Amino acid sequence: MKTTKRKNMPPKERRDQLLGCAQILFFSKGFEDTTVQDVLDLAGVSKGGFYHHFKSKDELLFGVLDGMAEGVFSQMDLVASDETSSALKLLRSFTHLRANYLREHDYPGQVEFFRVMNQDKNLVLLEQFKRRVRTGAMPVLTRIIQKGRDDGTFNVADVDTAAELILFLSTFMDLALLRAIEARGTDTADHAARNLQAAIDMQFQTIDRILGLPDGTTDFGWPEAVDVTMATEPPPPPSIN
Amino acid sequence: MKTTKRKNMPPKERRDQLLGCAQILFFSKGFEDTTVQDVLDLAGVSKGGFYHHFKSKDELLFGVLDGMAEGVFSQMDLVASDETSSALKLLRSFTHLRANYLREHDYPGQVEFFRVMNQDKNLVLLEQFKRRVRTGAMPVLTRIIQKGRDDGTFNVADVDTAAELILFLSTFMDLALLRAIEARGTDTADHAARNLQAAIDMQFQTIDRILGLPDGTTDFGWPEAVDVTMATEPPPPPSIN
DNA sequence: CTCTTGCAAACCGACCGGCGGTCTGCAAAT
DNA sequence: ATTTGCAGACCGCCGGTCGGTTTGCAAGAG
Repeated sequence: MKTTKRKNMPPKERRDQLLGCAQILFFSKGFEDTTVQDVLDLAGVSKGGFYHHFKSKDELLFGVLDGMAEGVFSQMDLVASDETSSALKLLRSFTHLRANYLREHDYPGQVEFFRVMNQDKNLVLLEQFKRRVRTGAMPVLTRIIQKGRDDGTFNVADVDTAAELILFLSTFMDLALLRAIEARGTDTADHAARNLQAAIDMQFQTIDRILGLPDGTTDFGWPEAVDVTMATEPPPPPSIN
Repeated sequence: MKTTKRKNMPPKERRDQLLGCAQILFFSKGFEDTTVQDVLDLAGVSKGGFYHHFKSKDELLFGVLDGMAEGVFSQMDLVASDETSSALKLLRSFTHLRANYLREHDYPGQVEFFRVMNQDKNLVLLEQFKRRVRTGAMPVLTRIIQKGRDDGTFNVADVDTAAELILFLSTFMDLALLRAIEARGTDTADHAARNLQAAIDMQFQTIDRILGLPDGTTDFGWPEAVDVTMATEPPPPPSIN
């Protein structure tokens, strides 16, 4: 009889533990390449134990996604519930949300997270995450634009469409960001850095123009972003695992 | 001994046949849910036969993708090789490419194709396809914008970034298009149709503004697009397969 | 207060069907 | 005779199931 030792845990705790292990593995190996068994091994739990808490591997994915979205939305609620500020102030708070979050939460770690999430194998993960952020942010931004149009600050034909377009745009710089991150330490780093700055500038200039605002009204809210990004550590050379 | 009848074919023909069967299945069931065996059954060929022509299931996907991209790029080459027209004329040709293609190639069929491609299960397929189109279109659009900036027609800070942003934008209306397509025949159809028109208008207005052109310079090139779209046949009710 | 006793929740791990992919061998074509 | 196209048994692995076991805890007995 060689039954391994067993340690019961309250459901919430187990769930969180499994989600944590899954997140680590999903980020490093991608969702498709991560086996349920991988998660089990890392968490030290059995198949039966796992399927007692999760009804499928997909539920794991959604759980991880929810956890990621939580951090993003917690900041957004503050903007959403602000009833006093002007539309312009709210808009700037909104466009600064991401920069603030990045700056205050271990930026190098987030860069690496972003890099891994953008690998082909994590396409599903990334796209689902983007969708959640869009869905969650839509009502907040709509409200801001509506308010600005009502008081004449913004000049825009259709509030919902404008909000959707701006949210759509809000990931444009990510393309350049990804290239810049991957160019760190190579001889194309400077070029990529300039392109990143251009992409950031153009993204916010475009937001201004969509709303009929003078150029320079909105911005990323983090002037040193490019420099800080290029200064983060490139990942170690790929090992043969 | 019950060996089934065999019918040898030249490699090119078999490949195309398998690709055709794969496309049908990928579109209807999605890539992940389509088994290699499904393709074999539909084509009437064996595992060995299949793997004689394709080294993996992924190669099938890329093959299908290449076939799809071919049609798109054939049109683009005409614009790319036009040396005489003005930058503005070229830009309008470029923005009209998609509408022209849609109008001239069985639009209802393409609507259904678009609808299926946007289902969750086809996320990988869609994203890879978008990437290919972007990559192929980038040099063409860059050249147009460069020309327009050189002769003073366009007012833009960074040519590459502008081209990338416009290509990025060129799928914005797809969000509204998808919702409109899925609203056909329901009581929200009118609302969705208006939103689609708003999205189209805003997309091209934004392109104008990015390039410093007066509103209305670029357009989709197909005024009746929304009406025609809403008039296409909704899909039959889902069967239990 | 301690000690059974009962039981639901937590957990184990062998097992299953089906997947993508390999391999040996044969038949058709040249 | 040699090469090319193909058949189908086979393999390892994956996600998911299932019958049984262990654990924690609360209620009743002494």
